[in-house]
Order: sequence, then C-alpha cells, then structure tokens
Amino acid sequence: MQTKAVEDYLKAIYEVQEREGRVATSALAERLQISAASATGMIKKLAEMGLVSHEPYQGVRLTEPGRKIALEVIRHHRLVETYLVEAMGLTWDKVHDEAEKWEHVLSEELEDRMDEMLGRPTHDPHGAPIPTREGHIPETPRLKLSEAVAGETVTIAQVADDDAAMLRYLGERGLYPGVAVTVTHIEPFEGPLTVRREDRDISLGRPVAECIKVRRPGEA
Amino acid sequence: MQTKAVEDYLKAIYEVQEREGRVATSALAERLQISAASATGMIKKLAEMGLVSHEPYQGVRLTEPGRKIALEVIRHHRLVETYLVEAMGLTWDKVHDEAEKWEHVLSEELEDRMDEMLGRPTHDPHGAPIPTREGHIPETPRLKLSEAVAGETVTIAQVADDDAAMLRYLGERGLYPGVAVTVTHIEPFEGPLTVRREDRDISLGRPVAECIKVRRPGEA
DNA sequence: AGATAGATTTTAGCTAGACTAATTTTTGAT
DNA sequence: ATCAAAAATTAGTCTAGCTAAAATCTATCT
Repeated sequence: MQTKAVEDYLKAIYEVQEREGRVATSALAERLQISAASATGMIKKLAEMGLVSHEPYQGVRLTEPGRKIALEVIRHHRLVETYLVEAMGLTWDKVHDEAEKWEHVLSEELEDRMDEMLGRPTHDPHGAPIPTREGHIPETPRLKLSEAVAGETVTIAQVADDDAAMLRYLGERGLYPGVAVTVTHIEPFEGPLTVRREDRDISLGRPVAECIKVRRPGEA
Repeated sequence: MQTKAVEDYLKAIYEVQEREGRVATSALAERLQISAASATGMIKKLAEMGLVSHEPYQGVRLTEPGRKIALEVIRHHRLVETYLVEAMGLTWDKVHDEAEKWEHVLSEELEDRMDEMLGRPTHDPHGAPIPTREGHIPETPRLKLSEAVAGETVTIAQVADDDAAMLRYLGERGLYPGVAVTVTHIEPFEGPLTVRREDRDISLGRPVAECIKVRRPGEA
C-alpha cells in the first residue's frame, strides 16, 4: 500500500536531496517535524519496500521507483497549486496548505483533467517546475538571490511556497516569478540586501533572499 | 481530533438513520464493510466524544454535535460532486469515488469558494440536497420509484450516487433528476417495472427502482 | 591516539483503528 | 414459556504510526 505517510516521506526525501545533496535522518525528521526515531523507523520500511537505499549512519537515497513516486506526489502538489490559483482564484499564499492535503487524494484521471484545463502548465504559481507524468523535471541553473553580486540584473525564477507570510510580503512588493530586479546593494555578514524594481528600491532581509531563486540573463 | 474514520462513521450513521430510522450496529458495520466488533468499538469512542448516544443493544443515534459534523461532511461530499460535474466536466458516474476522498480534505474556505463558483447550488448532480453550512437540510416528501402505482406520472428526484454501473445505465436511458416518467406496468413479487419516458418504454429491475426516489406532481 | 560532540539507532511504550473468537443479550418462533 | 437464532458486546490481538530516553556510532579536533 502507498499511504499518505509514505508519500510524505518520499517527497520530503526528494526535496532535502535537492537542497542539500545528502539526506540525513535528522534533516528528514526536522523537515517533517517528527522525531528522528520515527524517521529511522519509516526509513527502514521504505528500504524494505525498495523505495530508498539506506546505509546506516550515512543517510538515505531514493531508488528509481522511490523517485518516481516522489515526483508524482510533487506533480500533484504543484498542479493543485496552479489549479487553485488559475481556476479558483485563490491567492498564492494560501494554496500550499491546501495542496499538502489534496496531493494525496488526487486520482490520475482528475490530475489529467486539471492539467488539460490549465493548458499543460510547466511551472506552478511560485515558479517551481511541474514534473511530467513520466517523472521528468527540467534541470535549470538557478542561484539564490542572496548569491547574486551587487550591480547585476536577474530575473526571479522561483520562490518558496510554504511560508504564507513571506509570500504576502513579496506579493505586496510585486516580486513574482518573471519579474526582473537589479541588485543595488548587499550588506556583508548575513545582512540585508537591496534590489531595484521599476525605479523602486526594496530592502530584503537575508533569510528572505535565501528563499528566492533567480536566473541570470540568457539562462532558461 | 476529528479523523477521517470518525467522519466516515458519522456520515454512515446519518445515512443509515435516514434510510432505516434505527441504526443497528450490524447495519453500520455492513455499510462500512467492517466487522460488527469494530463498529461497537468505534461507537463507544464516538459516545465518549459526545457525538452519538448509545443504548447497548438498542442502536446508536447522532447527538446534535454529531449530526452537525455528519452534515458538514455530506455537504462537502455533495458540493465536490457538483463541482466535479459542473466545473470540471466529469460524468456523474465517476464523481462519487473522488468525493469520498475529497470530502475529508476540503477547507472551509475552499468549500465556500466552490459553493460561490457554482452559484450556491441546492442539489448535487444525483438530485441529493446539499446541506447548508449551518447544517440545515430540506425535508421533502419522496417515494421510491418501486413504491409508485401503475398509471401515475412522477418526476425523478434523486438517484443513488454510489453505484457507477447503474448511473451509466440510467444515463444512457435519459433517466436523470427532473425527468418525468409514467409508470406503465409493475410486476408483482419483486419483479421488474416499466416506465414510459417521451414515448419510449423502459423496463427496470426492482433493485434499480429501489434506488430511484421520485416526487408526485405538485410536490416540492 | 583519545576525547567528545553530534548524529543515528535502539528500546520501550503509547494510541488509533482494525480484526477474530468467545460470550452475552435480545428477539422470534413454536 | 422456552429455546434457537440473530445481534451486540467483550476480550484479546495486530499493524502503523508516534514519542522519549538510552545506547551506539562517526567524525572532528587537539
């Protein structure tokens, strides 16, 4: 059986793997807000099911079947987010929590119907790529806004979808995927940075800038 | 906590109560496809939570809070069914299974958005009334098609939503809520009956006729 | 190499929700 | 009124999750 819990774990493992390369038990537990013991227990079961490989004390990796399932759940999540914004008119700060629940109950048929109604979108409202049904997801070069250098102009590609307050904050300032900004100043030592968008300067704290992925001119 | 299981039990209790008046433990177990012992166990918990009252050996009844929750779940179910048909173009035989899953994950906000998009519908695609948010549901006189007498003309009010094959069967013959039919013949002894719709005679087995609720001329 | 901090795993025990088998209560038929 | 059948309950078990606390391993620093 493929329970909600299994799906949540695989999704979380995929996301941690993307972000940090290695997936430590503790990182997974932190991510899922559960104890490390629970994580270890489930990791064992996932390994028995052949969905992850696990070297004790060395962390965990998705197998190909596990990756397939993770990407399917992520596809559901991002399609639902897109649907809620495009077809139902919700604001982008509210759709993550809904999608967390819907992703587990979406049939393949309805998934396809949504996809079709939306015109086979490639990205969700936060700029995250939507995996194909076959489990393909584009590899595109991205850097964090906080890694940009002063003076360069970059285009916002993606923002974190799970912090509603931050999404409202960004929305109020017109910082959406597709918007170009020029980095006018960066404070050293984890300090804030300033970007210019259409003649207005906007100061952003470092943690916010960490949540924004951008692309350089000419990049896909 | 209000789990999926609790919601499913309350909904089932409500539906059995509607159909049969008394809710026997065995009827509930049958309805939910679980053992009678499991039903007894959960009934105890529901009673502790104050959602049902339980006289051992006498069956179970929803309390007012329990009824409120049951009607909320049913409202979700029927709104989702309506949404899937009206807004997403699914056929009426496919929506029950989806709604069984969605009813448990629908937020109040999204419920209201759906309701609004659909123009505050009062009935779902199968003709079942949609409870209001306050837990109100209309009391309307209905009889089973199998209880009609030969010669009378009745209007189809509602059909069972949980048998996909039967819904396709009825759909193919144009038997939807709102359609008027004349009962031309009824076989005794649980036999089939014949209805006439727009100059065509349609023969229906007794079990099918049991699943169709009709209203007499002049009734709401 | 040894010490030790931090990560990981193990152990023990809890809860929800299901099950079977055995028992008790109610009902219905003679 | 009795007694068998049906219905409901109790008792005990199972699995999937979880937590907290204890034990163990790894890696790093001197």
